[in-house]
Amino acid sequence: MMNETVILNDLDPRQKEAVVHTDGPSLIVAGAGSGKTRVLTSRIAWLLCKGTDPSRILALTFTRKAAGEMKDRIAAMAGVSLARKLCMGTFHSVFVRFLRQYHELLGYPKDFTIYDTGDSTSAIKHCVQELKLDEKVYKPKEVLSRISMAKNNLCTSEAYAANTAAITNDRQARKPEIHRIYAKYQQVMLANGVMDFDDILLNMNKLLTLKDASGEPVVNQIAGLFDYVLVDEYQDTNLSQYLILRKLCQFHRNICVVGDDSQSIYAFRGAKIENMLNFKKDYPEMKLFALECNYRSTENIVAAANTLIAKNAARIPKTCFSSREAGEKIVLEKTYSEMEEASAIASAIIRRIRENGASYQDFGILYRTNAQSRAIEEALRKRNLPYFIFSGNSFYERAEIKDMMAYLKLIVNPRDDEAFRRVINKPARGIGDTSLAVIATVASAEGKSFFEAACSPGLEEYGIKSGALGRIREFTAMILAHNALQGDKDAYSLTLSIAEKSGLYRFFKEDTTIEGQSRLANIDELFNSVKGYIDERNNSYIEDMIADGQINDGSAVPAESLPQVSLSDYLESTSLLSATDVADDETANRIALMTVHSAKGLEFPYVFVAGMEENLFPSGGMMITPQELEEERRLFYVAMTRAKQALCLSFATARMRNGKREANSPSRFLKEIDSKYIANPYVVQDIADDGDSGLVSRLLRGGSSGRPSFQGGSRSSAPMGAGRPSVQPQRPQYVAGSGPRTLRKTNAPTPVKEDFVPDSPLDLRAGMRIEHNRFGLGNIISITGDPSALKATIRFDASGEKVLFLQYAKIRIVH
DNA sequence: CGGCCCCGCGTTTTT
DNA sequence: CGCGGGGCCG
Repeated sequence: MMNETVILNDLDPRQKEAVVHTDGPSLIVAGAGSGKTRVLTSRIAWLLCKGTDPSRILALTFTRKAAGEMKDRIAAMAGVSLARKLCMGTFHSVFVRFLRQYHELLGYPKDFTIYDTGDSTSAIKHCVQELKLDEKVYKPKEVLSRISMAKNNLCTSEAYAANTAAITNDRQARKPEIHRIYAKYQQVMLANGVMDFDDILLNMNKLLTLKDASGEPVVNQIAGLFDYVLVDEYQDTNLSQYLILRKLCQFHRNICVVGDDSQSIYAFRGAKIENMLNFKKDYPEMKLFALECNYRSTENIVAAANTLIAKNAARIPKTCFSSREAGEKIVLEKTYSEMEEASAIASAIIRRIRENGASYQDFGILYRTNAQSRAIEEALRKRNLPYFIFSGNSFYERAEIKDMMAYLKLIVNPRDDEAFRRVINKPARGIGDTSLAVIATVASAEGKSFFEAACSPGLEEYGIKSGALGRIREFTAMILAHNALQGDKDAYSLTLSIAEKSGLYRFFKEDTTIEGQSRLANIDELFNSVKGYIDERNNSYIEDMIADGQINDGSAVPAESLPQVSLSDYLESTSLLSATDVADDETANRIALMTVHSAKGLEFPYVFVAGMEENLFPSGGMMITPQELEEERRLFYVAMTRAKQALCLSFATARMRNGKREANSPSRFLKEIDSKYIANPYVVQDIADDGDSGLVSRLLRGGSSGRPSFQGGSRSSAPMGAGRPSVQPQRPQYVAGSGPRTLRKTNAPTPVKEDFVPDSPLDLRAGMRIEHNRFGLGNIISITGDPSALKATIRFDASGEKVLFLQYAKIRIVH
C-alpha cells in the first residue's frame, strides 16, 4: 500500500487539488491530454489511503476498457486486494447487477439476457410485421432509434403514448404508429425476459423509485451502499444516467464527475452536454477543478485547437496550454480527389519514416465516415504500408458467431424469441417457415414465448406435421438439457457441447469453401474466447486470493475448487462488451485507420485528418442545426487533440460519394483555426471563400499556389514532410487483450499493465528478471510443479513473494 | 432449401 | 459504387 506522498508525487498542483478534495460534489473539467484518468485513479487511491472501505466507493465508466484500466492502475497503487473490492465498472454492468438482485420487483426473470442493437432491431422488425405495418415506413432502425431516445429521456411506452408532443411529431412525420410499436416491443421484451441497453438504465431509474417487500425504498438500500461516487466521461452521460447518479448521491453528495465538455461527441445518441454545464445547478456547493495543462500535444496543436473550440457557444470557458515545446505548425493539404488525398497521406508517412525515424504505429489516420477508409487503404496497400482498421463490424456481428451466441443465449434464457428464431432451423433441420409461423401463432394466442409454445402439448392441433413436431421436440429437449446443465458444467463445456449437439459445428466443418473455412475458424475463435474468459477469471481469482493473503501458494488451489464460470457469466461479459475485433498482433506496429469517434481517448505522434470538407466534416450540409454544428466542431477538436507531434489536415475538392463525383469546398473548420498555427494557411484562404468552386478560383489565380504537392514533383507543401527532427516520438501502447479503443498514455505515473506479450512459461527459469502484467517487476526464485501445472515462486519488487500458476500468470522476461 | 438477382440505400456508435 | 436484404426461381 502506497502512502500519500507517493500518490501525489507525479501530479501537478492542479491535479493534486482535485485528488485530495474528496468530500462534497466535485466537477473536474479535464482538457484533452490533461491526465484525467490519472487524477481519477489517484483520487480513488487517495480515498483508500485514507482508510475508506473500497466497497463503499462506486466508480462508473462508459467502456469496460476504461474500467479495467482504472482498476489496474489502482491495483498498482493501492494493491490488488483493495482494488478488487471497489464497485467499479461500466454504468451498464454495475446496474445490471442491481437489476438482477431486484429482478422480482421489476417483473423480470433472474436470468434475463441482454439484447444488443442487432437483436433489438430485429425484434422491432418483427413487431412491425406483427402489427401489419409497412416496414418501408417504419424502418426498424429508425424506429429503434426513436424508442431509444425516448427511453434515454425516461419516456416509457405508456408515457410516450400519452405524450402529445411525441405523438404530434410522429404524425407529422407520417409515422403515427410508433407508439404502438414501442408498446408492442416493450411487451415482447418483458415477456421474453430480455432488456436492451436502454432498458438497463430505464429500469435502474424505475428500481430507484420502488420499495422492496418490507416497504423500504430501494434507493435507500442501493445509495446506502456507497459513500463516494465517481464518474468518468461525464460529458457523455444521458438524462437517464444523470438521474440515476443524482438519486445515488442524494444522501452524501460525494459525487465527483470528470469530463471534458469540449469532447462531448455523442449527443446523437442521447448524451447531454448540459449535464456537465449544469452541474452547478444541482450541486451549488460544488468545487470546480480545471485541468488545463495538456501533457500530450505540442503548444502549436493545443493553441490551434483552442482557437477552434472557442467558436462554440455552449462550453465551460477554459484555456488549455501545453507542457511541451512549440512544435511544428499544422499542415494543410489540398488535393483534387480522394485517391490523391490518400496518396498524399501515404507519401507523407513514408517521408516521416525516412526523415524522422518514425515507425508505423506512430501514425493515426482519422476520418469522419467509415466509407473514407477505402481510398486510404488502397494507397497504403500500394506502398506496402501496414495498417489496421478499427472496424465498426465486430467479431460478434458475424453471422456464424451470432448463431452460436444465439444458441448460448437460448440455453440461458429459453424465452428469448429472437434467439429462438435465429437457431430453430440452423443448421437446416426441417423446421421451416411454416412450422415457425405456427409456433408464432400459438405463442401469440397463448401469450407465451416461442420456446414455451414449441413445448406446448397441443401443437399438433394447430396443424404441425408429425415429422416436424418430432424435430421441434428434439430441438427443445436439446436446449432444455443444456439449460439444466448450467449448474454443473462451465461455459466452455456447454459451448462445445451445444456446438456439437446442434450440428452447427459439423455444418460449418463440412463447408469446404474458403468462406466456410473462415466461418469455422471464427467458431473456433469463439471457443477460444470462452476458454480465455474462464482462464482470465480463474487467474484473477487465484491472484486475488494470493493478494488477500488467504493463500500464498497458487498450488493450494486445485482446478476443481475454482469457482465455476457459468455460461450466463460469459454471456453477460460479451453482451456488455463491444467486440475485441482487432487482435493485439494485428495492431502491432501498424498505421491506425479509424473514425474520429473511435479515436477518442487515443493519441498518436502523427495524425492525419482526411476529408476536411463541407458536407463531410462538418457533415450534414444545410440541414445541420447550430447544436449539431457545435458537436461537429467538438468532434474536430477531438481529432486535432489526438496528435502529439504533428497534425496534417487534408481535403479533396471533389470525391466519389455514393457512386457520384461531388465537388466540395474546404471545411469551414480549417478557416476557424487561427492561421498563425498553420504552416500554409493560404491553401484554404485563397479558395472557395464564398461557395466559389476551388477549380474556378484556381484558374483565375493562374494555378500557381495551392498546387498539389505531388504534381510536377513539387513537394514544398507536402503534408508533414521534412519537419525538423524533434523528440523521438513516444509510441502509443495498447493494452493486452484490448479492444479497439484502448490506448495508454506513455507517461503514465505508475507501472500499469502494458502491451503485454507474455513469454511462454516453458522459457522461464529460476533467477530470471521478469515482469508480471499486474504485479510488475520481480525475480523468479524457483520453479516447481509438474510440467502440466508449473508454478513459480517470484519475489516482486513492489509486493513481495508470491507463488503463481504459470498457466494463468502473464509473465514476460525482462532482458 | 439454397442460390442468385435486383433493388434500395448510403454519419458518427461506448453499452 | 458496393453492400445487404428480400424475393423469386430452380
